[in-house]
Amino acid sequence: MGASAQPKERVDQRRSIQTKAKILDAAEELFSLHGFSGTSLRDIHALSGVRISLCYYHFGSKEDVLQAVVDRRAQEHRQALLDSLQACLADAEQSTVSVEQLVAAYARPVIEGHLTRGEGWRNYTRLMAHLASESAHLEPRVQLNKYDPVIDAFVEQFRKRLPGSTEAQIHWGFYFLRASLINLLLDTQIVDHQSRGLCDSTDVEVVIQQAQQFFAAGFHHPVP
Amino acid sequence: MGASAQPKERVDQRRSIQTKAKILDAAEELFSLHGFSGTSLRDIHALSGVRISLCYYHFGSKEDVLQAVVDRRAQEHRQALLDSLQACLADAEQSTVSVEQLVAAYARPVIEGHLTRGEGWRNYTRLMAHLASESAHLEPRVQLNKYDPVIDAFVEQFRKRLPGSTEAQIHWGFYFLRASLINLLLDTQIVDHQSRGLCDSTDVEVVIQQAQQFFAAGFHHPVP
DNA sequence: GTCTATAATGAGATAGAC
DNA sequence: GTCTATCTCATTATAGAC
Repeated sequence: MGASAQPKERVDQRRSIQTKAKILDAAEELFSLHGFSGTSLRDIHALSGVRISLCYYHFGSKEDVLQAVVDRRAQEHRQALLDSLQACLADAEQSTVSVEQLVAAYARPVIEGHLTRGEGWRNYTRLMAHLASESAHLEPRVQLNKYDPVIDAFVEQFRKRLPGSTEAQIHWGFYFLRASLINLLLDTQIVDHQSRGLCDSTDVEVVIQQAQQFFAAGFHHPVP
Repeated sequence: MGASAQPKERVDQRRSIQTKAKILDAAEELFSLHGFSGTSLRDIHALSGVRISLCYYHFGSKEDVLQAVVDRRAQEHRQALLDSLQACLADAEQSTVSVEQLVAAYARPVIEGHLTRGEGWRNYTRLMAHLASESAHLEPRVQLNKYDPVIDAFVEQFRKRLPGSTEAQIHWGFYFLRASLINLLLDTQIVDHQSRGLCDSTDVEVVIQQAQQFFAAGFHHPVP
């Protein structure tokens, strides 16, 4: 089992990794565009060039391919969200962090992950948004990764800074924020169409700034 | 062709209508739950009891069934939204209608159509929400009904009452409202889960009230 | 209008040679 | 690890009897 004793094995291993990546890349794109039911292994083969039988060899089933697609980036994505929250809290003394900053701390990694980290991440985040409405029929067979701890961490910080709001108001507000960002990730360009092109849902800074202004104001509603 | 000359025809006609309705009811439910690709004509047969061949006889194809499902309620739904806007504007002198009232005028028919008009309407509105992310791959083959005039009418009224906001801010704000309501129609119960049951996304008045407070405050953001 | 039967194709999944 | 070949079943869709 020396390093140079089995060069063939290492070549095969490397090839295996490449093959898996090709499958996952194609599956990620197709699942995110057409959903799980709307994508066949034949489609994945057509886009990736990898034989269908290799999907079964490397993953086991179509559902296992989806699971692998999710698993590939889930942990890193969750960590990016938590890091953003930590960075926000560390920026100033914790007590001076505003609701505005919290909204941006949540929206920025979501939007930037979708628009500025390359095609793979764009497809992954679009898939996550798609699964938010399709997952009910895939679970519990497919174990979708849980973002619950991330959500809880953000809700906790909002609660700290909104002592005048009820628990329900905070949850509804953060839900409206989540729902709006999920919709943005679907790339349906509803706002672009609604505004006849005036609004550009692919302009990162504009999206974040509009969300920050609007949702921060929404959270502050009980004031008047 | 007298009224009593062909009783057989009228019986057949009535039966035809019933059969069509059975197909549309089942298709409406299944498409809204599992999407277009996720639903087969066999599924529709299993739920409705109507033979698959009759789907082809009455509609032509699976896509034509979807089209018929949409067409059955679209006009009435759009009119309900416009009526709600008119009723809101007529309530007081037009100039005194507040942004709060406008938000409710939009949210109420959407939420009530989903939660209080029976199973058929609940399935229809869920389907509309689902198609908002799936329609890109069905159009232009399936002509999804346009809600654009309804949207335009609401945007116009928001614009009148928010002279301090930019055109972009108004569009983004109304988009956030639309996206949040679309998400609610999907029945994923994200907010219920996020709040560990504290929030109930099936409580009509609570949903409308929370949306009204939050989004009205969001629209008023440029004040401070 | 409704039924049975079936065509024609696409789907997920597996076996075995290389 | 990869390939070819194939199995089995579900799918959309049609033809023709009643």
